[in-house]
Amino acid sequence: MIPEIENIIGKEGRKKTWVKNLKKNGYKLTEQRKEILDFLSKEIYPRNADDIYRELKKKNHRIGMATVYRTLDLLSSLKLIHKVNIGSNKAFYLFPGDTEDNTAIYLVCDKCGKLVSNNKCLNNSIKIRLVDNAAKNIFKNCRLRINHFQIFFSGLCEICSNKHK
Amino acid sequence: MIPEIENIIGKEGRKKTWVKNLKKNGYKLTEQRKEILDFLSKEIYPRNADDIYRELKKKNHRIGMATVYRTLDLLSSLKLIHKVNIGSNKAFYLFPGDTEDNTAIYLVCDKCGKLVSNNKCLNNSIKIRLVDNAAKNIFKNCRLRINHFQIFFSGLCEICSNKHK
DNA sequence: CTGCATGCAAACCCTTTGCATTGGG
DNA sequence: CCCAATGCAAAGGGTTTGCATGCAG
Repeated sequence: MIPEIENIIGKEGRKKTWVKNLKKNGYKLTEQRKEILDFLSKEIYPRNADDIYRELKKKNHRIGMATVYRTLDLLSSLKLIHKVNIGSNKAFYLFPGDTEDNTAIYLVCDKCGKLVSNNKCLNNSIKIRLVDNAAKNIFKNCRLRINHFQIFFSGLCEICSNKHK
Repeated sequence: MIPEIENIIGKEGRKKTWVKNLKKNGYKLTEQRKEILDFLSKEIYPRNADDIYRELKKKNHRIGMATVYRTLDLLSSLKLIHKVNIGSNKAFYLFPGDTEDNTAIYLVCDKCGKLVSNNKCLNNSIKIRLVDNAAKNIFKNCRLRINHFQIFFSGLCEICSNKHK
C-alpha cells in the first residue's frame, strides 16, 4: 500500500476508534475533545500537555489547560493513549500500540562520550525484541508489569574502535 | 564469605569511595553530607529527596530540603549516585552500578516507588538473553560494541497491582 | 432540560533559587 | 579566617482541583 494512503487510513481509523470508544463509555464528544483527538491523530511529536494546549490556542480554539489534562487522563484511562513519564518531569503521550516508542534507549561511546544513537535511530526490531523478552521474563520472575523503560548502553563506537587499532 | 560481613565491607567501601571523591574534588565533608551518605549507604528503598529529608529530620539532624537536593545533585554530578526520572514526577536515586562491571538492571514500581528488584535479584538468564540480543543487534545496526549497560524498567508491582483491583 | 464538561484561578507537589548566616579546612 | 555550604522562604515548573457557567445529548 502507498505509505501516504495507509497513513491517512491509519489516522482516520484511529480517530474513529477513539470516537466510538468515547460514546460507548457514555462520554460526550465535545468540541475540545474533537480538537485534541485531531491533534493527537496527526502524530506530531513531542506532544505533552503544553504542546497540545499551545497548538490549539494558536488556532484560536477555546481551550483551557485543565481540559487538556482531563482529556489526556480520560484517553489514558480508556487505554486509547499511553502516558509516559520518563527522563524529565513532563509527561508525554503515545499511542499504546507504539510500545517500542515507550522506551528511551541511549547508546553512548565509552571513549569519546558521544551519543552514538538514541531512540529515533534505533530500528524497531531491536527495541521490540528487547522489550518483549524483557517484559515477559520480568513479569514472570519479579511480578512487575512493565510500563516504561530507560536503557543506556555504552561501549566502543566505530570511530574510536578504528583509532584503537 | 558470610553475607553480613560482605555487606558491611561493601557499604563501608562505598562510603569511603564517596568521601575520597568529595575531598579529591575539593568539596567539604559537612555534617549534612555525612548524614546523607550514611543514609544512602544503607540501601534503604525507595529513596527520593523527601524520603531522605524526612528520615534525617526524624533523627533530629539539622537539615534542609535544599541541602538534600543540592547534595544529591552533587553526588550525581560526580557519578557517585544515579538520578533516575521514570514513571512518576519524583526523581529517585540509585547506585550507578551494583556490579563491578557496571551493568545493572533496576525494576521500580511507578506507584509506590519501591525498588522491586535490582541486579542482584534478577536471574542471569534474563540479563544474558536481554543483553545478548540487544548487543548483537546494536552492533549490527549502530556499530557500537557494548561494554556496559544500565537498564531501568518501571511499571506496576504485585502489591500495587492487587490494591488496584 | 439535565448533568457532564468546561475555563479560570487557586492549590498542589516536587524542585530550584536568592540571601543572610554558619562552619569546615 | 574565608568562602563554600547551609536553612529558610519564596519562586518556579508541571499538574490537579473547586466552582460557577456552558453546552451535548
